Amino acid sequence: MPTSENDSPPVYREIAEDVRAAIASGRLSDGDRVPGENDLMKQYGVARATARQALSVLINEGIVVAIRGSGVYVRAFRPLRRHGPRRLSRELWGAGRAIWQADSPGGSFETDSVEVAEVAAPAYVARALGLTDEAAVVRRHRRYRLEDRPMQLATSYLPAEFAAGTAIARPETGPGGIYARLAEQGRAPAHFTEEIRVRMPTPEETAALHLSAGTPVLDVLRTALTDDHTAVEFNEMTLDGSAYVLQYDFDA
Amino acid sequence: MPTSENDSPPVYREIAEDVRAAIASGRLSDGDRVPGENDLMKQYGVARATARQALSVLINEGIVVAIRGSGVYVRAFRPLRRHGPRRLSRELWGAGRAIWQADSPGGSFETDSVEVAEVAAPAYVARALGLTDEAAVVRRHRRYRLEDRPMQLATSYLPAEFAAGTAIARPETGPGGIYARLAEQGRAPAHFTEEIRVRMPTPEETAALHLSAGTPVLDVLRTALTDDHTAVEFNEMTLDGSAYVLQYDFDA
DNA sequence: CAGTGGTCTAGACCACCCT
DNA sequence: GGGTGGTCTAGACCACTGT
Repeated sequence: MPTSENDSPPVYREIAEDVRAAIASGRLSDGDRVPGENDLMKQYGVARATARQALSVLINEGIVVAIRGSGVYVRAFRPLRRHGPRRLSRELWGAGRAIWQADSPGGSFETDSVEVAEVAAPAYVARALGLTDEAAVVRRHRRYRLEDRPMQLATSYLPAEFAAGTAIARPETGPGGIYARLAEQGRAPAHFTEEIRVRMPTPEETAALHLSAGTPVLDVLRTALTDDHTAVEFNEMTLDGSAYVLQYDFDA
Repeated sequence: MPTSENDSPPVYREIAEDVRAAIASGRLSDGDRVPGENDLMKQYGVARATARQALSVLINEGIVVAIRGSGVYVRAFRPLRRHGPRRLSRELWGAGRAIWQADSPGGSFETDSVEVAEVAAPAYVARALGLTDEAAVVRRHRRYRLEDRPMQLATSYLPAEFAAGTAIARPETGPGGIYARLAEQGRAPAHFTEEIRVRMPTPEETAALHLSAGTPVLDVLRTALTDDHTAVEFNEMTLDGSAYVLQYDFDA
């Protein structure tokens, strides 16, 4: 007997679907309150746990947020735009071709909880930088905030060979940041490669980025190379997935 | 009184943390069975619902999968690599600099459930293509599979003005696909822009891509432009976040 | 202080996998 | 058939948000 499709979905899914439809249709929109546990219990005649389960589906989908003592609300998506290469951007913006509405950074990024240390390179970092395993590297960790909202975590690694003892190994790197310091050494980054993946955050990341449930993060791993393709920096970034749209422009 | 930090986390979080630590430490690795509901109830002396809640945390983090009637297992991450521009790739691969281990497509992609139709352009599509609202476009929807595993959904839009009545508007577009057909018309794509965001999937996407809980998706919105920056195609892709690593190479 | 969501217990029945 | 996860009920106490 073939798997029959006529068995109805569980109640909690149907409830979730009703609420989801109300949001998709625009009957409920950004910031609106959605029916809470007690509402759903009455409306559908179900137990508390079932109403909760329906809401937890929507929370884990990231389309609503629960606020203790207050209610459950429709969540908005208002990301920042992060550009890879900017070459074509202006032409495209001129034509109004950006798809997702995105805020432009009103204020500027603030840097937070900077930690600098000289450490032995983990295997994947050594590989990215073309170093031998456990080679000494300068590690710079920091958090970026925009108007008090944490947006991303970043950890840079640079070979200690040329980074140790320079401004690169100090919390304050001076005007232009580490790329300016690299340029002064004749190691200006000329080529970049970025690898991107998505995943759900760890509890530590959830805390550090103030993520609500159902928010994935983007891992962006960037390797910066000089003109002659020597790797000079490896940067491991973790971005709040609800806060960013990434844009890349390139030629065929 | 300031918010005190000394209140212990709920039991279910501590249980989840224990299991997570076992996975992170390597005591449990890809595909291993993790303690199930009954195990956790006994080990921690908690009720069924509490053990379930602990497991649901890990499931929604995407680090384990539950299989009905069998158990709960550690999940692996073995993605494919999707390249944007390929220019630098060879140099970097040569240096062994790829970070995430990724399979290369053993077989080739198969295309699935192709749907072609001529429709009125939604507002965001019209904007991307530089058309007036509701202008006629050819819409091509399909699913890509790799050895029976669905990997991504894609919907392309091309102005009906030059796409209608051509091979582009047929399910089978012939060798080289729609880009080859565009080139034959003197509209070869020369520039691309891609916007990437990340989110949790809709239930429809979960079904179409066979996603397990805790798997985010990547939305990739690509606009293809000719030499003179006329938009000729807008492609909306939804990728299984557990199946892909994206790579972009570019110059400063 | 009433209402909200967060945690937890102690049951129950079911569908499914595996042996 | 025994064990597994999936759904659901009917309670309880708590912490927090609002007025």
